Amino acid sequence: MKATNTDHSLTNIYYYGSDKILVAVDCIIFGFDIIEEKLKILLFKRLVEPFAGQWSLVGSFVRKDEDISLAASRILFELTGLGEVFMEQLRSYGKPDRDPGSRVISIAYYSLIQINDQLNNLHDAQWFEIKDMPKLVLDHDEMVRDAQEQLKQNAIRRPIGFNLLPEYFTLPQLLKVYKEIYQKPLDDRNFRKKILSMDLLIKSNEKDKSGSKKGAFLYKFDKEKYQNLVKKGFLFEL
Amino acid sequence: MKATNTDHSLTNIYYYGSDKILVAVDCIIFGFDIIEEKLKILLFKRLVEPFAGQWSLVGSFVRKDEDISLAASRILFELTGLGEVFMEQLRSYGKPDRDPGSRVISIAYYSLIQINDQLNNLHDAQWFEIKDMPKLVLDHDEMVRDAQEQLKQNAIRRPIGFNLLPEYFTLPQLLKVYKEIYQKPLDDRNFRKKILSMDLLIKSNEKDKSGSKKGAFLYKFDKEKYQNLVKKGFLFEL
DNA sequence: GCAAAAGTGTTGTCAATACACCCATGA
DNA sequence: TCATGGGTGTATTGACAACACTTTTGC
Repeated sequence: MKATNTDHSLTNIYYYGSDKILVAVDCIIFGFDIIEEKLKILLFKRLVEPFAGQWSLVGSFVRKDEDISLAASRILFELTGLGEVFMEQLRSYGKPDRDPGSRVISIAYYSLIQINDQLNNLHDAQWFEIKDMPKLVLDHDEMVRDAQEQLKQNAIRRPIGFNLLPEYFTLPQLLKVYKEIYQKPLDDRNFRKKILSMDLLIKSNEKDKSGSKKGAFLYKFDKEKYQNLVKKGFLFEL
Repeated sequence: MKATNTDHSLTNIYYYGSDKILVAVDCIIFGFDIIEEKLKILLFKRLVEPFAGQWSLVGSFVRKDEDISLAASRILFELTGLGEVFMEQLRSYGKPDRDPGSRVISIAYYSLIQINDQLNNLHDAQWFEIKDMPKLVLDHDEMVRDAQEQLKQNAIRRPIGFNLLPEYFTLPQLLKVYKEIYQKPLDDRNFRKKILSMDLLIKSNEKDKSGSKKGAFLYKFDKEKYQNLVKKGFLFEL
């Protein structure tokens, strides 16, 4: 079907007669503090009015020709210097008055990073335990709640907890990650059985002795094997 | 912390110096055809270039001061005349070149409606079985795939299949709905056990004899009870 | 009386849970 | 030698899957 002139003018009305809106991307950045064994969130102090100086998620406007997921990556990179990190779209927030500064639709992403990576601490960023979080600007508290819920849900279906740990990690560490994500106690024997039965961990001969005298064996997540299983449509239940 | 003039000018730069973008809402409308016992999707012929005349999801631009979820409801209402329907955000699509007509970020919603409600058939709308769907414009095929997946996932965790049926429905009908959602056979005895054990169905004394000579009892979903359970944080697994 | 769909129970299997002790080591 | 966290096995339970026959009634 070929376009006619009439169609084109319709198109013009359709596209150019419609309202353009500021679109932001905000990131909920989760990290696992290996020392304190706590799941934390990275917050920073908002630079602009309204609410300058108050705690906020990191965010930025989407640029005219920028992919939204790339915008999210850009923000994360600017703040942390990290390139390849686990990041997924949460959902969009679009109440007309959610930002008193202007009408802004925000697309939230959450990401899982290793906390001890050094931050480009340009922005007065700081890690908070979720229960100790200050009140955030705009609807960012809601975003955090939603992200936490999403993280729980997704951690059941896919092995994503690894993203919060360094390449090599111990099973006790991984157990603690999952305890923090689910916010409930987990039996260590059952956890080991389940996680090892997935057959996605590569055991090394090294031990990490930082946590105990005996030392715990270091494991590595088998990304390739995982990708292959995903390709075959395999379903996980953690 | 009080705003200073400097802050305000920063704000101005921040908000007004940023790119505004067209934001659309697109709806994946699922319906269950009780006669054919098939899950279907409502499509319509696109009115504007590019791709005028080709099959498309229903959508519209979000207006300057419009809540995005209200935009979604508005679109659904304009097309179907239906007010209170089940509708949830799927996710946003934001590749810079996803719409050759202009840079448009689209927020997708999916909804579940009863198919036999009369449509305001302004738009050349038509129901399609998912497997018989024509190729859709832009990235709408991807949206439909994602919505189907989301529907499957959500139907496991929450009793939403009811939204595809009239207020009173029979268990054989509900079974067929779930078979269609999951795209796999379900054992009717096990299904009955599970669904009745949730204790969320109110049995009436009426029978629907349209499907058989014997007739099947009509049930009604107990919305109040369900709302109460949700409030108490109860978790479902269907 | 028969065709066609509705309705009903039992059994086996597997996965999740609960639970307690020995091991290795550094201090 | 002892305190600390790491590592292991088994019994029980409950949920899900598999499976076949009787009932009702319009034609």
